[in-house]
Amino acid sequence: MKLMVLDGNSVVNRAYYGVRTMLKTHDGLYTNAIFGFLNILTRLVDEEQPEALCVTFDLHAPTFRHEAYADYKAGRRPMPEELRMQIPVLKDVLEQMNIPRYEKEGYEADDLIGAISRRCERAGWDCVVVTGDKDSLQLITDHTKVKLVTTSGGQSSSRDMTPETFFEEYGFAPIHMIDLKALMGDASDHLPGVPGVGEKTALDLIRRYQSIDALYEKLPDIEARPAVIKKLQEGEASARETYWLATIVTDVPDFAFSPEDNLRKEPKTGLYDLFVRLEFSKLIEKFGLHPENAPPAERAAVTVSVEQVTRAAQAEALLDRWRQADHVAVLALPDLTGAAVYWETGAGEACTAELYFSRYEGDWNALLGALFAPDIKKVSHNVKDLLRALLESGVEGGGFVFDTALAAYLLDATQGSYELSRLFLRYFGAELPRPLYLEPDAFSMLGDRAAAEASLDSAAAAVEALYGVLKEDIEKENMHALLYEIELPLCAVLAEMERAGVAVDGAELERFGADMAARCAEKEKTIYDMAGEEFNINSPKQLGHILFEKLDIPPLKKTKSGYSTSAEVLDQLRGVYPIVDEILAYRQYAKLKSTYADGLLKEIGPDGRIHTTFQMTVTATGRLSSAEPNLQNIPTRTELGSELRRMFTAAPGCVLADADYSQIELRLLAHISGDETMIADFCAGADIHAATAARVFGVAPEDVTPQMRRSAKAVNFGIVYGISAFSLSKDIGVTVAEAKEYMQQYFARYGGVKRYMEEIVETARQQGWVETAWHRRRELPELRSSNFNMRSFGERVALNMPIQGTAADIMKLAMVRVRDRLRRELPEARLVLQIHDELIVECPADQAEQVKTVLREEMAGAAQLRVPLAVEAHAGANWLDAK
DNA sequence: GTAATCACG
DNA sequence: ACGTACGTGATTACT
Repeated sequence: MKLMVLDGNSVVNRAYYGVRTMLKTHDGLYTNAIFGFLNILTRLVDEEQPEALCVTFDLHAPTFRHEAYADYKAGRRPMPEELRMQIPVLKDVLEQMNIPRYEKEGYEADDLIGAISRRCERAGWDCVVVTGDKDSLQLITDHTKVKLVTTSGGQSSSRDMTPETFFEEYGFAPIHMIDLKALMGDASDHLPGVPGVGEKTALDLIRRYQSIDALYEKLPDIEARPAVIKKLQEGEASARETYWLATIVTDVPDFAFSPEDNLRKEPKTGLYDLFVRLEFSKLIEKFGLHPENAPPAERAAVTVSVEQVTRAAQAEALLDRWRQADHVAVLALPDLTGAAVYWETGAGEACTAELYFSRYEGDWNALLGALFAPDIKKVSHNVKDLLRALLESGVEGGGFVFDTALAAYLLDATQGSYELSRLFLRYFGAELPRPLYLEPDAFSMLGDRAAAEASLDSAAAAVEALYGVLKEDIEKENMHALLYEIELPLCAVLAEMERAGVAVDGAELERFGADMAARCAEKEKTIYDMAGEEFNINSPKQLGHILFEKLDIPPLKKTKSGYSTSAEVLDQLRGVYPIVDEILAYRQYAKLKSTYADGLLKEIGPDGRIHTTFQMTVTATGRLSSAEPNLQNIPTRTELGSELRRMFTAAPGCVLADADYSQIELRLLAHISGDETMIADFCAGADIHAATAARVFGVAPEDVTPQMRRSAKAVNFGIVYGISAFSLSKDIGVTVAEAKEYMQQYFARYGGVKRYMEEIVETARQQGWVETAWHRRRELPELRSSNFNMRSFGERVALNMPIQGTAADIMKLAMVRVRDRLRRELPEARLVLQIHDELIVECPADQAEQVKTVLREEMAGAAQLRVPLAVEAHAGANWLDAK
């Protein structure tokens, strides 16, 4: 039998620092430590399969002022408020999970764990101690092991410490941990040890003499420096005192504990409600929890009648009512064979109409056409996807006045998921009456059709309920224009772009792939030859072994799991070790082949075109993302890679017109910061990087060397990302001191930029969020974190998001403008791609000039800034020629 | 499922 | 002293 005991305080601490994002519920309760704790708990329970389980906590007497000061002096940081507030909630969670909790006045978790482990052993049980605290290692025996939880890089992992692994690492038996501490002390516990003896000396002594008893017996005849011997002699009393203090008490009087009382039990029914409050929907799923056989929360007493629509005349009557309604809520199955319409018919009364192709006797497509015509005002969820599906059935939808997914995304872009059921849970603390199986994106039809149908009408009601809340929030947060003038109109634009797709020359792509395959094979041979054996070059593990062990190349950087073999590292070794050059070449060919040649070929449709999906609710800054396939990362930086762009073509008789904003982010930096120098540089139409170089290096514009310009460009980019001197130095290959110098010069020349950087961080700190020119918002709980790295990250985001996000706002608005104008003036032209600051239009060859003009004017005119918005436009038979 | 790598803006 | 730029997605290896 096996019992697992967690050191609650220690594990929750690791969890808190391990979950990198400051998870927060929508009403402000921090949950990252609880979430991390449960993740660690479930993972370790899976791993160990213990029959019994419990958790201990420290219970301190009220802290006196002088104690807090002592903590401070000892360098022990007080528990951050964001963590402290999670502890009582965590205890509630454990309560509801039926996991016993032990805490006892005057005893630390350590002591209780010591007592628990010994009682387990006495009862013939094995004990597994889970903690992040190395003090507990002294408890290790043949029947007690310690799982040491560590966090690094935002990831918690654990290491099993048994008598064997302990000896391997320390070179003595676990019980002598106490002796080690007796010598070296522990600053965070105010344990003095032997003054002047540190970790190194102590380790050495304990390895040789095992215990302080043995050590002092032999003193002064030991092998050590005279100074050390003297310190040991003088510090004996302190060592003995420390030994006593560092020993974990294993006999706690009045502590009733028997392992059988901790056998694992099913969670209590209240766990569901608690998880709902904590917005742990993933965990609800994982634990298979259900509401306490209670009916779904009744939000408002609404009587809903349901009407099956089967006849054309019936449909006509309903359509007429919907035309007169303020709005209706609509959801449709992804393949458009079914839809539900929910609308309010009076106070406390509503109706749901169920429309199914299979049960409808009239003309189904005509019904869709009428329902999705502009004269019926509709609220829906993921409007863009619905519009695309409609376009694929030949219906041009319109009249969408709200999108609940989009609105929720605008209100908090860092949530990650905007599934209807999640939103409902988040905003109403209740599950949808029946599970919505349209997950994860409500528009990819997953297997169970009947379930999808069953959930459709309640889902439509949920959309209406969410609309009520979200539309007010949108107004309150000044997001009216952003939603109604940018995001909603953009849905139609994107749906058309996805539907249109982009023409790709499959035969050329195939040839390209074959060429890459041949080059890979060639490099492969050379590499095996140079390495003296065959191995998988694609495996960083095997490659690291070959390079840094077999060939003895000095490793410059490590990752969590071994040597780093990234291009960044290999680049520094190229030229010196010929195999490195070969590997870099191999990597390039392999990437081009697998991701691009093979990857894109798979996506070419029967129409000879690739139809990407533009995702509107993914990025935290407001940009779009492109997936399946991603057409926003087609190579351009290398000559070989950019050949791929030649294969992106236009329909017969057509060309591609390409327009991009030049340096939009820097222009926005100038505008937003109001820095007069930078504004003047842009207004003068200067090459901004060269102008920056002249200012930073203090030379005349004509004396700027290409090297200086390159450095200045890196500084400019760095500023937008929230630079540090360290990263800048790495980026441009100068010393940190030089990089610091550049930055100081930069801030001296561009004082407005410096001021902006300081002000935006301060503003963000005060209000907890930042926003773009159109009030797109990003919450920044990281800024209140007590973790330095988290906080620094928050500061960089505070700088970057308003810039990157405003650029996204402007581009989206430009897209709506371009599409509207093309529709009016050049209806044969159509937008096909967006790559963040670049738009691509396909049009008849003889309209290229006019299209370029439209692109230039509508993009440049999308916003009035204190600097001009420069747009460069070109046209050509393919993407490469159009740039 | 996660990590490492690398493609883009 | 910390640990090192913002935002994405796809592929591959490996647990």
